[in-house]
Amino acid sequence: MGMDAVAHALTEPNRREILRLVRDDERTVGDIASHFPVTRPAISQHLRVLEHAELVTVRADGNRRFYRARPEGLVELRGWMESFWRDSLATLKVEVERELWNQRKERNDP
Amino acid sequence: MGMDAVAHALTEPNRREILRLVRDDERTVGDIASHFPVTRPAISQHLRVLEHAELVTVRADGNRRFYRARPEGLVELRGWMESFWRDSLATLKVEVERELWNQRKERNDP
DNA sequence: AAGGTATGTTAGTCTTTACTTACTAAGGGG
DNA sequence: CCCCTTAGTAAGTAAAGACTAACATACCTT
Repeated sequence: MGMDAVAHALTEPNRREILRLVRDDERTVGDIASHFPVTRPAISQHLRVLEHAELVTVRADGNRRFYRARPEGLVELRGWMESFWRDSLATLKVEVERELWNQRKERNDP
Repeated sequence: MGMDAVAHALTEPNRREILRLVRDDERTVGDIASHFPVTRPAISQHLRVLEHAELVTVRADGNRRFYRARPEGLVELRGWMESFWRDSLATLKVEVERELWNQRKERNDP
């Protein structure tokens, strides 16, 4: 818990990639590991770090353990970052609105 | 440049504190170092890392060098983070608007 | 020019971290 | 009950990182 843990967890490129992998679907450790050139124990250790930073959750099912991203874990870091734009929040708002617009456009949603 | 450099730079607690220090005012190296329990060369090295990640800018004036935060350097990381909320961007928009509202209220700005 | 001030750089130490191999534990299926 | 699968843990290693002390450089003042 805490921003130190989160920032530390995001340092490692493989850990960021793991997060991306389990962003939309939950995945087993073996499944995750199959996407990387390192051994499964290494992935297990990365998952420990991500778990400790509360960036992932686990669901045990019999033999396997399913990991899934926990986006709320990024809230604190996001808050810290946004304090850098505190005086230009209007800009952020504009950007978000443009992003929303782009998405609507992508899926032809009027 | 690049998110790797940014994420790496933000790992170190002292570096995050340095960033906060030079967020609003530019400061000399000695000034910055005086806020930390480590030696000035250590700070110099941290500043090198922050500079390389393009999170600070420098302005030389005679003898001294003034450092200042460069918030745009966080854009890429922020973008990466926000991809985790891509499906709930409307929520972010609402939060930003509430934040803007709170600020207006604080300074009695109708 | 001389000496002080502000900063960057180098070399070396100590710690942390990412990784591997080997082992352990627990569940599921014959 | 045995064995295979899935995952976590331990020990050891090599590389990266943060730090200090010592030195180098550039500017500024007198």
